[in-house]
Amino acid sequence: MGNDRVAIRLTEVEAYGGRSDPASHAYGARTGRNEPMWAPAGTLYVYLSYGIHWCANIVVGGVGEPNAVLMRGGDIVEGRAAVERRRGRSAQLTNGPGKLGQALGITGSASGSDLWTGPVRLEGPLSSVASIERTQRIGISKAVDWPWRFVERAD
DNA sequence: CAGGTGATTACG
DNA sequence: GTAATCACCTGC
Repeated sequence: MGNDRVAIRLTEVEAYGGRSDPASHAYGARTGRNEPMWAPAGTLYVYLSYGIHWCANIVVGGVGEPNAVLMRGGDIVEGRAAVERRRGRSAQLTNGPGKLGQALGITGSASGSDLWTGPVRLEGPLSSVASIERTQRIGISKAVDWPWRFVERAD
């Protein structure tokens, strides 16, 4: 019964939202699932992808603007054993939104929670902007050319 | 490369 | 009610 705490340093994210992002869950109707996207910045938005994967977003931006940042990948800083317990002993444990959600033990019940006080928390510090590479988003079928994916440069 | 998986959405 | 879509992962 060790410590269940898992800490991951984000190295890959994608932005979704804006008033007219066809790939965003906030594009079109405001529904039960995407409701947390309209919550204040610093809220967690979780959705089930392809019936299997829990993917987690950080709500950002101004009040009433449904913008979110999808957490796509990171490095395990703490709790590797706990992650392997959940994910198995794969070589690539946290390189993908579904894997990341599983590694962190996130499910839909955490959607809408506060990232400062809730079960999933965001902490600093941020990396230097100079080490961030910008590319197209992955795994979507609309607005595929929008360069809204941000990855830490390998080196 | 293909298939699994089920919530969610649009339509009527 | 039904059907289509999906911000993905794993194992051939």
